[in-house]
Amino acid sequence: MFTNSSKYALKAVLYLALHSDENKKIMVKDLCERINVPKAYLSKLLQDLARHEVVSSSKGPKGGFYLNEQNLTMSVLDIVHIIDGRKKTESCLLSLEDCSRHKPCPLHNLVSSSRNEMLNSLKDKTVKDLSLDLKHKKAFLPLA
Amino acid sequence: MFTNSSKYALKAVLYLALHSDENKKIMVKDLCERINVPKAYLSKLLQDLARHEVVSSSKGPKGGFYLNEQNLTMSVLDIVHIIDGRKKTESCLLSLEDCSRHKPCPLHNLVSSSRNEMLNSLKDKTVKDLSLDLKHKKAFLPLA
DNA sequence: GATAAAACATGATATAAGTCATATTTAGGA
DNA sequence: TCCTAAATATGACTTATATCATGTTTTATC
Repeated sequence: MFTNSSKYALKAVLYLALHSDENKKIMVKDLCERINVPKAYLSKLLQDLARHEVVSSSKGPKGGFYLNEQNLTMSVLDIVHIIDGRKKTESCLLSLEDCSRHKPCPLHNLVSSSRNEMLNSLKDKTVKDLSLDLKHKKAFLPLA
Repeated sequence: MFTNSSKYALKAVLYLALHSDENKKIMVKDLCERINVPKAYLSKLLQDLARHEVVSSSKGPKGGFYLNEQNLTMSVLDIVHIIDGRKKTESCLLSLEDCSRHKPCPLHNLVSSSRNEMLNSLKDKTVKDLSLDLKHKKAFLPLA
């Protein structure tokens, strides 16, 4: 469904949503252990996310990554799009150029409603929403 | 969503469903042009599909690939599982080992209903069903 | 049987995804 | 102002996916 990169990114963002803020920054070094993702790889992802304002960062001693209020408004789908690109979620299941509502491929009708429903859920759910679910124990994050 | 390999396989099977039978076999050489897939790559996929009884084949002159009645009963999901493996469709969105109904990850509740609906559609739809949709012009197959 | 036409099997290459390593820049604190 | 701790930038390496090429086996036809 998603690539490893997206999954790592989501895990990282969720961890930051729960455990960081402007006054409590988290270093890659620590984060990578908590969420079980290779350090150097996570660095790259976080930099990518920082460039796209999904996470905030500051350099130097006492530096690290954290989420501010604006960061919390990003949706799950935003993050996936940044890391994986839009193609996977936007193109037809068979990647047929000419597939559309008017001239649907055989899989189109079959899955379009459930698929759209799923993508809309991901588009509407913000990082903040997810972190509230976690705080209220409506969801869990076993980070292995 | 699916890999190229799966998409190619589905396109090939659908083409065979529409244009082949025991008395009208189709050679890779021809098939690859019709569905716009590299020949050598398609060969490999077809052999894999033949081994798993998704398609039928016969060697030698007048040989080629075709679908018999049994082949037509395969589901879309069967084919995807054969080519891509089961992991993609069966594991949690974040690939968390311990994610389950009882201890759902934050994305689990969010998408599980629509995701299951989608996967069930793919599981229940056979190649024969799809080919009937095409024959009745309920769907189209622009093979580019 | 000999020939040729097809699938089958295997392996080599290319490209993309994932991982690792190292040097550079920035900023806090002595 | 200098040192050190952090992110940042860049590039090399590895593994998996996708693609290509070549030889082997089977079988219909003459």
